[in-house]
Amino acid sequence: MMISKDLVIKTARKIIELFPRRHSDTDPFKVLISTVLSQRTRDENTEVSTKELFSKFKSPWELSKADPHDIYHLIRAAGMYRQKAQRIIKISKILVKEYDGRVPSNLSDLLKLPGVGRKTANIVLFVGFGIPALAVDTHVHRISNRLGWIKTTTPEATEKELTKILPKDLWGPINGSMVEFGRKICKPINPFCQKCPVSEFCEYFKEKR
DNA sequence: AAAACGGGGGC
DNA sequence: GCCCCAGTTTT
Repeated sequence: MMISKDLVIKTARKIIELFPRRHSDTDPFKVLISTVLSQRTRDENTEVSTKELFSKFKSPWELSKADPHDIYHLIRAAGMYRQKAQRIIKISKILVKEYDGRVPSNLSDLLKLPGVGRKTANIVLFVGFGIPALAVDTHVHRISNRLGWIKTTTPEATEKELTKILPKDLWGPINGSMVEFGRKICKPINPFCQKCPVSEFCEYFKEKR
């Protein structure tokens, strides 16, 4: 028995309202690079890294000419720093060469960039360009199923289902809010259901009782 | 489908 | 010490 679409939307809006995610910088280039650095990494770990990185390399032109060894120490805290260094330099080179130094604002061009997959591309589209885009990560996938919005086994299926259920104006905000909600309350293991503001609308909570 | 990439924080 | 993190690429 699936939860009604209206209730899903209502709950989604509540999560977005209670767990907002602020974006300090919405410059597409910075969003792109910092999101690549944030992959499989808590964003606290990359905040300092990106700040120092952008103070030294302010544009794709500058970053494209960087030596990987010169940025290892700047982004080390992000983890996978050798791979990520190589990727952001390569990305910068492509931006300079193919896109006149600008970040493309469409999905297919973004996906051509090394280290940019569906999730990263959609984050860039929404945060950098304000375009409605649903980036399904582990939080969105886990929480949507836990709440009983959908029954899916893969993030791809989750993305497909959620685009059908959620109105476009929620596609962008839901991602960041799910991350905050997932970290503070709806954790992968031992979620704080007793503190959860939407537990009354949650299948997982209902079944637990 | 599974492995590899990786340091940092929470418990 | 073990698990997880605004995943993607390679095998």
